[in-house]
Amino acid sequence: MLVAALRYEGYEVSAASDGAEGLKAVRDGKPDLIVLDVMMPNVDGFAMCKRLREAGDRTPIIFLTARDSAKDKVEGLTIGADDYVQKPFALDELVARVEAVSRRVEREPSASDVYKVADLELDDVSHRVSRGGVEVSLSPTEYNLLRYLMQNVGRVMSRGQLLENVWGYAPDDDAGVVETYIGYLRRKVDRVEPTLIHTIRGVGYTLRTS
Amino acid sequence: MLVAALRYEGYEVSAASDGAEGLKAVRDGKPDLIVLDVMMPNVDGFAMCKRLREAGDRTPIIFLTARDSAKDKVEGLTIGADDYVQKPFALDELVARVEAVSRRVEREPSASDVYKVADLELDDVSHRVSRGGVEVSLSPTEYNLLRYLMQNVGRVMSRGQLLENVWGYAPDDDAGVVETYIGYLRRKVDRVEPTLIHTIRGVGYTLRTS
DNA sequence: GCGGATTCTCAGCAAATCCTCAGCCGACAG
DNA sequence: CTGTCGGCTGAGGATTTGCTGAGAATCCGC
Repeated sequence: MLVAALRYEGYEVSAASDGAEGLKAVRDGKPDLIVLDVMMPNVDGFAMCKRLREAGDRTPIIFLTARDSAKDKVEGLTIGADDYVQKPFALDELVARVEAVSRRVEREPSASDVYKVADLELDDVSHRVSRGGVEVSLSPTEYNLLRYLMQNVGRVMSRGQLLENVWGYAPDDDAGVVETYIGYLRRKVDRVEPTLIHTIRGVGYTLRTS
Repeated sequence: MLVAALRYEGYEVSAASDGAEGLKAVRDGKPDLIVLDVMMPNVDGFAMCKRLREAGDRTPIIFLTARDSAKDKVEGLTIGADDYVQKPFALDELVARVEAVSRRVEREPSASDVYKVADLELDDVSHRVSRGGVEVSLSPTEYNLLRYLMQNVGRVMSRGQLLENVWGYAPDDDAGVVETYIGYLRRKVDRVEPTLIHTIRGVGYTLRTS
């Protein structure tokens, strides 16, 4: 019903039936806005929101909640939601909030979507990457990996974290993909001194200057 | 029940059934917050809290206590707890306190776990070690050993404890590994005066200033 | 469909790391 | 002073870890 209503309003909509599927859909679809039911099988709405925010995703989120205690409201907003609608709700109300949030977000200068480390730059809006002013072309996975590393400058990320947050895999079903892609990135983006991608043997990888 | 309730709230939860197990779980799992029952077999809640704080661990702790005397309350808070909940308690109340504490902690700048002893520094997030400002490169085992010693500054650690906590071996199947690695550390990190790693003959090793 | 781009697996290689061991040295007791 | 014992160190072999290239499978735009 929601999908139909929002489509009717002119939005492009895709739906997922639980939290896990939702996370995948967000990673793949890069929506402009997420409407999230708190109660979902697998990964509930709050958890999903938290996971997204921790992974550096800033897509606006509107919660649908049956509960109405102030506590839930507060929690929802503190973990990074933008608005919430209590069930049962009128379709009109949801649509209004969706519009309000998109308008607010659109107006904000989408600054801070550009990451810089030394002479390496990644602009998430124009989806461009350059090293020392020279533009570099990356495949989708290469791009996501680099962005995740840049969002966590100076922090050592384990293969498990990378698999989980960049690939959406379980943290332990590796088979050397991470190594391969780190290799790709190094060749495309890290051929000049000082090198930025560092291997921490036995632990993982980190992106930093010195 | 607690585990289920907190999971439902979106938290990632793991449980331990006594103090000893709890200590191990904290070391392995690096939780964002600990809920600690005062009355536990093996190592009670106060003791566990004390041990963690002495080891330099600053993870927020909420106590569950059946006792309600002012003394206990005071003791709990003075040894480094962040909050406490008296039994019997409503699940909602615990959840609220957990949320309150995490929110408070989250707002603080993510004080990355840095251990310092004299001019020796170890940053666990960036996985860097330096002595007198000069960065030093350590192998995984060297790093783990040094971190363990730094978490227990001033305390003498036996070979058995080191084997157990750094290597995960049985405390008695030594063959001189510890000596070898202490040697490595001394060469890499302790070449300058004043020396920090001291041998206590017949007992073990300790890391301290004097 | 077709063809190039992309993703992922895998095996060989090189290097770092781990651990054992034997010889040496110094502390300590008698 | 001397013997014994605990601890230190260097050498080296075994093992682990990470890097790379090649290639199969898959995706995607045309």
